[in-house]
Amino acid sequence: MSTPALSTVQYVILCCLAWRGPQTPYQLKDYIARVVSWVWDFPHTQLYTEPPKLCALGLLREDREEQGRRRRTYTITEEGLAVVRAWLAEPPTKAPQIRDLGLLKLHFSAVSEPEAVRRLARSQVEVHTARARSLAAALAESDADPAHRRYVRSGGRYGLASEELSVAFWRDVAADPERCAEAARRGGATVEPFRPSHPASDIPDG
Amino acid sequence: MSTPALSTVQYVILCCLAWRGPQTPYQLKDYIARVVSWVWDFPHTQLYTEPPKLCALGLLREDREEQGRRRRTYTITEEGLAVVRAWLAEPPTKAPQIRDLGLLKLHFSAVSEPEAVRRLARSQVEVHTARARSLAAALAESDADPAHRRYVRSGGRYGLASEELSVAFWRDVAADPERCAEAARRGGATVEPFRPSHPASDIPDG
DNA sequence: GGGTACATGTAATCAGTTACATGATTTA
DNA sequence: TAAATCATGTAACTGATTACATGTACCC
Repeated sequence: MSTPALSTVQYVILCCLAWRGPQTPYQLKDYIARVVSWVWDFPHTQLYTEPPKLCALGLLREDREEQGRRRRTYTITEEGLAVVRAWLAEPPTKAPQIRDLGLLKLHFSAVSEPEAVRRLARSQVEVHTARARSLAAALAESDADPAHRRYVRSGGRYGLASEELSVAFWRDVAADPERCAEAARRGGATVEPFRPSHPASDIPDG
Repeated sequence: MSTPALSTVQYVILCCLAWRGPQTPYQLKDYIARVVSWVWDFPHTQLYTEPPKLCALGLLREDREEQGRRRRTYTITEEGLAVVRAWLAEPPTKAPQIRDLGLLKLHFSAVSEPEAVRRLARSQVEVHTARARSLAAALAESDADPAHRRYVRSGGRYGLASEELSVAFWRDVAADPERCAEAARRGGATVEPFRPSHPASDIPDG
């Protein structure tokens, strides 16, 4: 048996409902935008189109308000919970993907002026600083109900470290694109990983 | 004027051709799979469907073999080069995206057994170790023509550091999921970024 | 009571993926 | 010359995104 393999977005929806109890699409949207989007983002419209499909598969149940906004509230079924557990238990088959226009543009920046590279780097410092801040904020809220959330903060700590690394890297590029390229060129066939030159964690607060 | 905004894949194709001279789809595939896919991956079929569209826009020129495989070789035009330069010069509008099933599953793993989490972590150690290795290999080749490649290695160094961080993180989780979750729980509202406990760079070679 | 922001959706489009299929070249 | 692998593509599908549209609640 087993359901015909769901999309990742569908699994995310199931997980959120398994995790936080019955929710409306809007509540899901809120949580996902704040907490999950760091690692898997998608537009809110899918939160309205996917749950009905999951209902048809018997993985969710829908209750609808009679009055006012006629909100739909979705609840995970036993069968849905089993699907979630099975999915979590199997190691991922697809490789992790990064889609980072900043890194992509840097890669091809040999045809750019150094000044353009510097602008790029500065914009990325902003972007990653903001990401670090919003992730930290989301994690701070996860203070409540510590037993249930177990690994949320564990992954969050990785996220913070990763954003910190990005900020340090782009600062380095912004400071001097040419020197930075030069440093990377040394060593011939062996390339050293980037190491922040300053002690970590000087990302300014809110 | 200006072209009607291209997809990122189309920009990647233009960049590769601006970068490395005339290429067939298969040559593009080879380079992208080895070097670019770390930051922006996509299936090879697009390398056959997109270039004709770019030709229609006047950004590429196509030459076709008369004999044998009748390969199509694409060359960037002056207009294409201008588009590339303009694209590189403007800072990215879209936020970077991570799509990592490992982190996603960890996030929701409160309903899993610790043993399942450990399996997950071990699989991710493998995945990121392999990524670090293939990235290092690709960068080693970029030894040739250092002037032209300028920033490739610079971004590559970031990539290596990032994979190293991932490996260290997942090793930590694999060693003891519970302790790791416990450590993340401390501190109440403030969450500390993950720091590798061992000195970096003990990823085994080949 | 009028404006603004919040909330809830639908429909069309399209980029990206999957699945398939065949031709050319190399190797045993 | 058969098998295996490398190389080149096509077509159908579908998940995801964009654009739109409207209703509800709150605030001044």
